[in-house]
Amino acid sequence: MANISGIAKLAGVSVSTVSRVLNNHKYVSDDKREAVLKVIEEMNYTPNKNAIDLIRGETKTVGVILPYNNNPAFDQMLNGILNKASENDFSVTVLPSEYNKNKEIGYLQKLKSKLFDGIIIASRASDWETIIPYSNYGSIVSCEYTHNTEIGCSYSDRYSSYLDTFQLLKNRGHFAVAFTTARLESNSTNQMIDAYNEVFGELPTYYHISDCQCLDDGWEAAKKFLQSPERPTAIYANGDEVAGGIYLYATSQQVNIPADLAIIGQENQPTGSVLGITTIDHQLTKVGEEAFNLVLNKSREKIKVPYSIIERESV
Amino acid sequence: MANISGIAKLAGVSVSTVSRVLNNHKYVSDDKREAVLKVIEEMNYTPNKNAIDLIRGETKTVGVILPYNNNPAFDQMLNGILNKASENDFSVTVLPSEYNKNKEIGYLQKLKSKLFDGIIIASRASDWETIIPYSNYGSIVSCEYTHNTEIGCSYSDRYSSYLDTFQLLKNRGHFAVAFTTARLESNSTNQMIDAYNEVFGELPTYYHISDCQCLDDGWEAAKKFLQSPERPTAIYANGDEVAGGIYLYATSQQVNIPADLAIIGQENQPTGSVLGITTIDHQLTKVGEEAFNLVLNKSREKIKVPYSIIERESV
DNA sequence: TTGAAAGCGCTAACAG
DNA sequence: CTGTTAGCGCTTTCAA
Repeated sequence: MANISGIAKLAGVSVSTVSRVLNNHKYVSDDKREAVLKVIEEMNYTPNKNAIDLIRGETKTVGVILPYNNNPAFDQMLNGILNKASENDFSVTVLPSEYNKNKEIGYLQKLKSKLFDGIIIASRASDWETIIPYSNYGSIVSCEYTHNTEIGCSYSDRYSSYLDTFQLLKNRGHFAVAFTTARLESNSTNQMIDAYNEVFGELPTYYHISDCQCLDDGWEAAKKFLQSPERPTAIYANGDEVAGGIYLYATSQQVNIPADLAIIGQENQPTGSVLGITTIDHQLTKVGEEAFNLVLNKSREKIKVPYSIIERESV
Repeated sequence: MANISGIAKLAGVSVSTVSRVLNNHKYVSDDKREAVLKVIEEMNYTPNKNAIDLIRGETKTVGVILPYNNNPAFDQMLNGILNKASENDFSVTVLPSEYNKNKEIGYLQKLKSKLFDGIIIASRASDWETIIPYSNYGSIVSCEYTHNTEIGCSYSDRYSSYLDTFQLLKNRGHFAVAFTTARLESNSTNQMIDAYNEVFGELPTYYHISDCQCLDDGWEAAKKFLQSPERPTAIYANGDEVAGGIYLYATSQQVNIPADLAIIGQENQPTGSVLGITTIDHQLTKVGEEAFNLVLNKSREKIKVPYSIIERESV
């Protein structure tokens, strides 16, 4: 009998007393405590966590919805979350979505079914309208800004960041500037385009390529950019991996970096540092850490995490 | 009342009937099923998963013990696990250990406390003797080979792989070969040394540097290797990131790759492909996938995952 | 300081 | 086909 009443019986006490020693309550006489501890040891007993979670109504577990696991940016966030979760004795369950709305809803249902105390959304496909109702069942924290008061946010101010980057390029004499993004329908793509418009005016379609995730995508993007009607003198990539691909294609075509072409990446990833590519670090680890803190504190604050620019030799 | 008996009452049936429709049992009349479904819909009811897990004694969740999250090799394994877990409607909880034995034991306790159906150990600090007893409480699968019959294994035959690599180097005329490893006390470091001994004989201490994880570590290692009494003509790195650091330091010193120095990395990571570094791919994603299958099937098989060599321009 | 007993929300015999 | 009932293993009043 590997349950609490078995232990109680063997120790000659009631289940409540066993429960008390298990939970370090006071008002347990030393001798009974000893007796219980002894039996627990002998029987090699461990309490059933599901029973405890059921009663307590909380699991000390947070779910993290993220589109892709093998993606440096999301990995940084996850890493931040794991750091803080470990510190606070929380578990982290990874919820891969591939931007599939049904999967996202399925994960939110798990919040409702009391499996998680909260959910962190690294990135999403679903509308906020369909997400918000679930905030009744636990904290929902987003790693992207939203004005909805039901949702806590730990985010990077991407619009400002993009603005700064384009402005920097302009200040250095670049007027033909192209850029890549990850998903066409995403918020940050919109912000990128808005920032471009603000600094350079109308965006020629051939200066924007989306669906870039990895090195190869960067390579292909560079190929197209360098054949465009008006060849860009600078490219802003949506990640250092992509930037690396651009760098490689360019150099393979005897295009000199930065003399003929400036490149800026994002997120300060190894590939970028290898190639000496200037990068905008949105501090995604920090974003993840703050996101966890928000669910820990059941807070719905909006926390803006500062970004920083790391200048290297590609601009 | 957001529980099953509330639903039962409102639908005018017993809890068992509600339970039956919830679990798609047959032998429920269509009209009662309709009625129940209607109330569930109206009340926006979702069953409490903790109660279910408690009764069923299983959680459809697997824990993954891995030392570091932000490590390309472990990320590949995790990715494989997540792929298969998603397919099979399992959840994955990440258990970061930093090779801390206490943390590892803590995670195994969670298996015992019925939080997980199984645990996958990507890499470990604890001895098998202390781990094995926990296999009574759920499947434990290792991503490294062990002869213990209690433990399922999905692994890469590293000794063979290292042997092949050193042999390849030797065949190409390299006799002064150095290498890096991650942890001194690890199994794979031992296998690396054994393989070296087999191919080249005794290992000069200055041909082995451990504790290499990232690009910077590779850079520092290269610095030392290139100053060693007998400068190596080839270096085998324990990862493409480290290999990248070696490549960069070498080229920064006007050392020609591969003319003056051959470099081989591992795991086919982006940094390696950027720099054209030959690499040994241990198919870690596949290792993760097979590991998950083992816990799914409660199998204790030993599955050897084949490795492959990807030749590029660094040898 | 202790124990009895009433749940937490659900499943699964068992009886009808 | 349906309902009653006894749990799953634990926490927590309440009374003593």
